[in-house]
Amino acid sequence: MSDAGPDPGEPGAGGARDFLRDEIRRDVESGLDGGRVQTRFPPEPNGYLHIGHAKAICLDFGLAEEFGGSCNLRFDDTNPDAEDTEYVEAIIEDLAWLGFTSARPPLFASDYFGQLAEWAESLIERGLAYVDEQDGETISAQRGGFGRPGIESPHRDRPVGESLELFGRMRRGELADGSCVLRARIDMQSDVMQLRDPVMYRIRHATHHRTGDEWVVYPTYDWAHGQSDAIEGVTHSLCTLEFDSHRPLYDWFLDQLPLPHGRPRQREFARLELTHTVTSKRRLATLVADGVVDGWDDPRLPTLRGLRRRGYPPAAIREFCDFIGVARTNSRHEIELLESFVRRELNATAQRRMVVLRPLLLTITNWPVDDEGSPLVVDVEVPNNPEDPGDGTRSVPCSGRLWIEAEDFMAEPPPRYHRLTPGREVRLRGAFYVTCTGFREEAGRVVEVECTYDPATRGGSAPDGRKVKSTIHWVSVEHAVPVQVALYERLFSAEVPGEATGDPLDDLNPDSRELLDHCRAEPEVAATEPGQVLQFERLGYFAHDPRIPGLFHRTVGLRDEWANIQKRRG
RNA sequence: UGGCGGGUAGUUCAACGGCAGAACGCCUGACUUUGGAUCAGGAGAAUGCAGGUUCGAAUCCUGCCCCGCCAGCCA
Repeated sequence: MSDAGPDPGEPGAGGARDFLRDEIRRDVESGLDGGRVQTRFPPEPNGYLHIGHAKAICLDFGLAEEFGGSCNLRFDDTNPDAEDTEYVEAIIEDLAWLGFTSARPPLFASDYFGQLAEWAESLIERGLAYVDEQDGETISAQRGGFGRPGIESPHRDRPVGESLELFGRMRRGELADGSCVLRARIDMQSDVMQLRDPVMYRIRHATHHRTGDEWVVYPTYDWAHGQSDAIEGVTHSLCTLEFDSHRPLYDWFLDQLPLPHGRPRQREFARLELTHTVTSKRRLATLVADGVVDGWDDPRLPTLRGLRRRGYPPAAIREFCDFIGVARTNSRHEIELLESFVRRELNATAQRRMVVLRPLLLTITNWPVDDEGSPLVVDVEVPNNPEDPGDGTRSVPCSGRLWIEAEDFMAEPPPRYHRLTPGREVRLRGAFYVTCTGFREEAGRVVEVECTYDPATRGGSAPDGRKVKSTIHWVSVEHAVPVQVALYERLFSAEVPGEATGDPLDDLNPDSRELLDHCRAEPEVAATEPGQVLQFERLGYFAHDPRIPGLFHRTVGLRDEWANIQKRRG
């Protein structure tokens, strides 16, 4: 251990410490790669980015930046079947939204197809690769099993010239899909399955999203990834734990080739899992395809697009990723932790507004009228964000007929209920004290609450110093603007979806979305920008839909002590 | 079944042979014009199990147990 450690406070030096940073620091100090740090984020353009990718992105870009290096965005586009430019664009867009742009323009593994093919021929010439004409099933069966060695292909020892000739025909499109593959010639006895003569090239007569019909053979992940890293001068190639068993192969290929820069090193870390959600492209695709959710940007999805529409600030996601750190332990973080970062960020930045979700009429019986008998309108001034006085104030109209939240009144309140109830005085946020004098019911439901107000309490405090136990939000009936609000609960009710039955769909929460169509908002809400996130006082944070005016998605609720009390009571 | 990786408060991490800590969650209280925010305090762990080395072990060694990954022409 070096006692001449770097200064704490230096980027990438002190502070966060984990196995990756420890190793990179050692590499830099020992002068490996001339002290250079270069990473890459390598998505396959066959789907949308999700919260799991966010962790990888924060790591790939974050570590490079901490150590004065850079991170490439490289699309791992070696499989023409599933990939599309649509995803390329979406990924670039989502990455930028998260707050990251690569120093270089986006790179593509498909840019290296020529070099890869050249290197493959070199391996054939040296007897390190051969063309196998058996079908996939046979090759798979010959691979053997755990604790059982594989069987060598009858083509394994064919002359170099024959493989060269066959590979040429593969490349020229003379051979049919699946008729043969190029395999690395390594060791069919190896305990590492990936070393049992892995496939390097397969034939696909398919149109690639970038190279079109130029190629008919496509490299596999294993043959493309490390070599792409080497071509780009990547020093640290970070990936998730399931690639751990590929590392010997990653290294084997690199050992056989003349590397233009230094030698990249693959290191693995645990992928991010969250409770009550799924983070696998396949699972997410199923939810979209089956219509369980409305699309890839459904606010209930952990896709970056979904989270964006839901109102998650990118800064909160980044801070969450930094906070959870990195380890090699398979782990599932509580979704509540992510939400706490969202609240923290939004509490500091979101402007407050008053919105009533389930309106109940409150009539102030002693409210003054003008000469023509119409109720007076009083404009009260309230801060936009009490956490940030610099954010100014706004004016909210108040009159004698108001909407209040239905649950803020109870005719027969349970213990510890502090809100409106017959005989009790509460504060209307920013306006006046009101005292409940009665209520009216229709068909057993409370339809109107009657109150008197104290004109001396304007602004919300009493000159005589008397206190109230609670403050409720309100909206003037005459000035209210209608809005629609979508309330969200967990998409999956189980902490680990599918744990019990193996199918996450069995744990779907049928009530994951509740649409409220009769919400009433203070006038200022009409001026909300698309995508803007507000705090609806006492309720939570709500994001204005980017496309549908007047639709708000609940990003996350406020901490709710009262709900907690009720829950404890059962 | 062979190989590899991993097991520390409820959860996620830290502690790198020297007093097991933090955050989130939970509980108490203070404060408060959001039952929010903020502040203070508290409960909560024989570090998977069993041995061993050592003055001293979460940390080193041995054996066992449990979890994850690997037998695609996916990545």
